[in-house]
Amino acid sequence: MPPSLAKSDSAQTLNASAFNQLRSDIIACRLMPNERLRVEALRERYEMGNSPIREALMRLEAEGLVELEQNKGFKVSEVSQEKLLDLMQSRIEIETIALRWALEKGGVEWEADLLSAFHRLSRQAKVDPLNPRAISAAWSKEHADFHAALVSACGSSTMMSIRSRLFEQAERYVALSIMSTGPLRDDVTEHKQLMRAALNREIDKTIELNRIHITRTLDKVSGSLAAGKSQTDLRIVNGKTLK
Amino acid sequence: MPPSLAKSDSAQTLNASAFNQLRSDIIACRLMPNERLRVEALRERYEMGNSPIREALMRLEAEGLVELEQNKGFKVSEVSQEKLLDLMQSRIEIETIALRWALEKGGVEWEADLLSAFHRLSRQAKVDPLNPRAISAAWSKEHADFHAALVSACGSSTMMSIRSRLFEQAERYVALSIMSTGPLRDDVTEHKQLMRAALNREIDKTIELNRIHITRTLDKVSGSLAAGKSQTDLRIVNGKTLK
DNA sequence: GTCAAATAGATTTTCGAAAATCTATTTGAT
DNA sequence: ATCAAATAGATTTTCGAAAATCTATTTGAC
Repeated sequence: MPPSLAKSDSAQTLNASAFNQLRSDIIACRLMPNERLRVEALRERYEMGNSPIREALMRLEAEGLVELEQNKGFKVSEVSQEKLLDLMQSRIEIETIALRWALEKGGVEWEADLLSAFHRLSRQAKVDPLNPRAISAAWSKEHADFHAALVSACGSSTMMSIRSRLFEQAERYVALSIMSTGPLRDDVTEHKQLMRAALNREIDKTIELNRIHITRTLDKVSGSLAAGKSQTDLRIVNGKTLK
Repeated sequence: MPPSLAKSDSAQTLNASAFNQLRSDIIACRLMPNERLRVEALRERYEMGNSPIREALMRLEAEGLVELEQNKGFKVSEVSQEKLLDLMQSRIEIETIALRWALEKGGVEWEADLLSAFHRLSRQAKVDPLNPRAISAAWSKEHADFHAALVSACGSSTMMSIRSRLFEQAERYVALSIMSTGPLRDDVTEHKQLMRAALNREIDKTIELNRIHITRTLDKVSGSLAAGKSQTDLRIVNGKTLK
């Protein structure tokens, strides 16, 4: 085998492919909140049969990105001010714990990973050059990686998987917000402060900065969610009327 | 329709049925940790076709009770000392937050529900009369309900669902422990103290009692897990060799 | 006209078999 | 005897269609 291709086997199961695409489409709000997910439509969209799609939807249902009503099918999970607030408050608590553990346990390896993640994030453009009303996929990845790196030394796979699930949920709200207002916030400085405090093992400061970071996102997203609601009513999007 | 039957419609989807049975069988360790879950075998066990079973397994995989390896099928999630410790430490942190919120927000309704849940728990026999090496299903339900009632006023569906997912995971370890030692612990008093402190809004005391409650379970379960491991090697159970 | 029952179309759910993949064993060259 | 390629059986994954369920509309009795 050519060494350049190495392990890029792409031998992904159709089910895994459906799962990844669906998750990505939902988080980026290419599939809008509350939008019905008809198996037939998804079959065409992703070019595969029934089974892998239904199986992927079931996994996403367990993760909370999709809702299932017996014999009535699937839809993208609803969003609301109340859910957003609950989500962000929970995120703060979870990340607070994970951060405390990580700052206590993190070694040189962790420090290096964090620096590396920050560097990659800071060099990545946030805006998608093609579509200014969306965040660049590359930036999203680096951003997620950075926040994962912050807590990666916490030593608890349980807390880490909970954290990343809540982070994903939040990303969906951010995407929604971007769609209505465009990406304004430049948060390189914010992330840098967060990293500095973490590397200095200033536990309380790091936790507080993280709380502020999340709260600021909450405020911004919450505002545009409220505005968007009254303007266009979220149930009408992409020219289609949903449920 | 006969009024006595009323809404007991039992019109459950096969998929939901598979999900409930599988989850219950896994938590009670009727399907042992690490045991391979062949679709063919489960099809006979639950008397249904491929699809509902695979869909249920996918949901359980997202919940962490089942593990999936691409093109190699499903198995019941592994257990280990490390995972147990991580799980219980995380549980303590999550429940601490949920308890704090619940004690701050809980009203009369919550107090009444908690009292009611405790009463039902205290009147339910823990041991299954038929099989003394297993906990009675009825007791398990009341026990789960009691702990859910404690935090039910926390106001965060996110934290509540995280909490109950971790609780379920822990139940599996408890079941494993019971199988090797038999149910000894009488924890009515423990639960009563917990409830009293909660109703008195003694936040710190409640949190501390809860920590002790979980830690005690951890110690017991951890001990018998270590013992069982050296005695019988967990991979051989029910006369079948797994893996 | 009003309301419940009947009907038709759309959608979800389930099945059984075909296709793809994996695992263990055998084969055959060195 | 050793090792890689070939083979066969078991298992997972996927498909396409049948069955069950839901939704909206029509029908018909009062």
